[in-house]
Amino acid sequence: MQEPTFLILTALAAAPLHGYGIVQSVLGLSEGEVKLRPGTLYGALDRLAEQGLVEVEREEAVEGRLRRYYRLTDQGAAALSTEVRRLRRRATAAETQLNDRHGIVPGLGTA
Amino acid sequence: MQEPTFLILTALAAAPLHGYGIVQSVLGLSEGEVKLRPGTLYGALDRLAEQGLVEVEREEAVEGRLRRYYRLTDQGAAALSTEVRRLRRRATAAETQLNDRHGIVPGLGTA
DNA sequence: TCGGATAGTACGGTTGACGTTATATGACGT
DNA sequence: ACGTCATATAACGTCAACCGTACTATCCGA
Repeated sequence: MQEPTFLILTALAAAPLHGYGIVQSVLGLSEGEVKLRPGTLYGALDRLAEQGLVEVEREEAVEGRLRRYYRLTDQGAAALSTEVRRLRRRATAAETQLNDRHGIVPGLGTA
Repeated sequence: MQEPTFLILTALAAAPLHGYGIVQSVLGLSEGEVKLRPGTLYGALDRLAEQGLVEVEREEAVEGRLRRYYRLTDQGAAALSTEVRRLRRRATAAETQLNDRHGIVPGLGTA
């Protein structure tokens, strides 16, 4: 799972949002680092809906504009939790390896 | 940065390794989850070398077979550290959002 | 009136991972 | 002798996902 997808699921975890709301939420969650483009957002949303990780909660027409609200499914929440654990394991593994950097020089022992 | 790339950098963080050694290391680091295919591995290695995140340490000929050892550069170590911090922030953000799930029902207050 | 925020659709391009095949040698089993 | 597995790298083609941009449309503020 890539970052944009992960952040979209994260945004929907707390409450259902419509497309533009997701963009705002992700912007906040990523501390301004990730501003979703329409192509990324709606492409991911279609994909995630097909996979059953999100679903359309309702459609609203506000001032002639359509608002489609998406909700995280239980399956989506489970997938997100799994991904969180994976990220944590990866981060820990990398840190351990980095701590070995410039580590034990072979042949010099403790003399 | 995607998972295979991240794991390759992680594998090289502790010590230089050649291609096949990276495959074994990543297999261990990912608890058997990620088995790198040649296409993924050498493609990533070429890309990372171009970006200056890894470099060829030395080439060895063992029994007629070439062994090319790759080393993580300082720039590569920095990139990996940055990515570790990012993963940790993403994991924390997602967990916070998940904790709000089935959260406060609007309109019911504390009555 | 022009720009920016809101809201979604459509389309083409690029990147990076994926899968498979090819090449080559040594070890091991049958 | 032959097949298979492990080691080791190269070289394809394919696909998923993200990216950028343009388009449509409405409302608001400068």
